[in-house]
Amino acid sequence: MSMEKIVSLCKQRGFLFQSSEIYGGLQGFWDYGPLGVELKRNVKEAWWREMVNCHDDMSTLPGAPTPYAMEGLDCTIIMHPQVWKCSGHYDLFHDYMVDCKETKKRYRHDQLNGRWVQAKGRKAFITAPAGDDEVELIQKHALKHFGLRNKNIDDLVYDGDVICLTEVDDLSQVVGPDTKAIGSLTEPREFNLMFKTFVGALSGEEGTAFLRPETAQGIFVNFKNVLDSTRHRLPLGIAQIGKSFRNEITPRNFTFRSREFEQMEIEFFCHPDQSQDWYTFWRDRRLDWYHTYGISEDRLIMREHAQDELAHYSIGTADIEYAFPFMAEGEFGELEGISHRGDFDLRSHMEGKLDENTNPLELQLGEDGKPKWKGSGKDLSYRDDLSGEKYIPHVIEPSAGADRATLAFICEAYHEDQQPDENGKMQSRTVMKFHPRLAPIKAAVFPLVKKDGMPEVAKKIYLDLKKRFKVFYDEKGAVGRRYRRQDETGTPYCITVDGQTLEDQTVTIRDRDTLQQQRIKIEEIAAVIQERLDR
RNA sequence: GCGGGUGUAGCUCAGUGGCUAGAGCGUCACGUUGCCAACGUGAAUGUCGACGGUUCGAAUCCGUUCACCCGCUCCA
Repeated sequence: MSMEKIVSLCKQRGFLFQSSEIYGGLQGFWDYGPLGVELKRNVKEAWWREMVNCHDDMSTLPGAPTPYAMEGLDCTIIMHPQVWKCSGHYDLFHDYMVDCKETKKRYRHDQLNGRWVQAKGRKAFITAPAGDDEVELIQKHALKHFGLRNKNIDDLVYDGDVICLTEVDDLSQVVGPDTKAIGSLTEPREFNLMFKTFVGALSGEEGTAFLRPETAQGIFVNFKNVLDSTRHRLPLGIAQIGKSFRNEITPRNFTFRSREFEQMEIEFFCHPDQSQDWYTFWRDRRLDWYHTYGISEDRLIMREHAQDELAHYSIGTADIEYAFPFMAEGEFGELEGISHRGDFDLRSHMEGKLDENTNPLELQLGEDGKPKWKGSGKDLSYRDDLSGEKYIPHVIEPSAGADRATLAFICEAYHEDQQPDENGKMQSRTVMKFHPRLAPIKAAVFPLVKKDGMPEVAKKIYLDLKKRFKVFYDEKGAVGRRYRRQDETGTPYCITVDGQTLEDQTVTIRDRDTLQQQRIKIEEIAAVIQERLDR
């Protein structure tokens, strides 16, 4: 399955366009066309419907420890700047990078260590990637730089201990980690992964704010509000769908890595003792969701992160990954991450930014020994009225990308098959086999021919159906051609008015995948479509 | 950010310094047909990615830039 064909169909049929295309496009930004917007709305609606509105909070779902409540939320894109300091995004997303002009490699400024070394009457700051073996690496590298052999190791005179590159002001005296040349590193440049903007008329540090890089934090800071206003007991899930922004260095692969994207996130708050079970529950439930909507099992994998990839407080993180056609054989791209976040987020917003490398979690301190980022000071713990127990809930976070899911459904739907034409000769057909609930258009209505009163009947059926479903009317050209056009947009059902309709008030309903036609009464059409969408 | 490739009609692409820039598919109209990409006739559609340069003359050569694809790099 080639990605080019899928991209081409998306453009041609109106699923996806490049943003600002007439001006040459903008890297990492994509627009949804008439069909794309319907598809994406359906993806989000399917998620919201199953996770939130149709959630059964009276029963214990398969694999769940207990029943639980679900609520929705819609927060602003711009939030108080302190939110991002306590969440860790501010520190994490403000990387300074240096480039090596010789090797074209890029390093994080704070992840290169080095030492001042003198030899042969010269002095240089020799660097190596920070790590356990940095002292040996620096020594080896220094020998190379000064053109010395191992036996002359005593000629190297160290001036001071290993320090971070950030403490060196003059980069012209620095030797990059993968080169012999001195002064090949550029000045550190800031890579702002969060989009910056200004609140208020004055543009200065005072009013600096950020476009959210994830929707999750809006849920954490509103946790208490939702709890207080709904009278729910834990466990409670809070869901949100919304835009997020990340200034990706290399947007690539169609909409897969975009700078503006939409997330579908749940923060699930539960008792710490049950968090392991809930983690397992959500991991399996979310995987099933993709299967329900037609992603085949062999193109979807669950990848559990290894223990050393996890933050210390986390029991587990699993990615649901899809074999996108633009990825190499055997490689997968992330659709959704399900992580156990412990009480890291709520406590950080209470006490101040915690250090994720500590266990148990401790407040991260600045150079002055005070908290690096102050929290809100508000009590975000939960008191169980029945048991009287008071605790800070643990959080399970299933975080899905709406655009990535939509792209996966597009890729999965794309099929080329062989179907007979009117002479019985096999012709190739492009068909988008969307799950009927996701399909942008649910049904098309055709008069078999544009005469004998058929268009009039068909138009009336069309207008009736339009009140309940996204439907499409077409009377132009041969009916076979109209069927094929609907196949290409993924319309699951075609309703055709023919000669017999005028006699007995029946039409045919054609199935996109089997091409089978069934004769049904006009008054039953809506019910038949609804029944097929529901099953 | 680096290296390589690409950019011409809605889509796929041809066109290597010289007439008004082409094909297939698609789109539209009319006629004919009447259940799975029919046929005939006719029509519309291009800042040749953008900017600048060389030239009597540039889609074509040169420079810059933007976007996409591939490989590095990066990736909460």
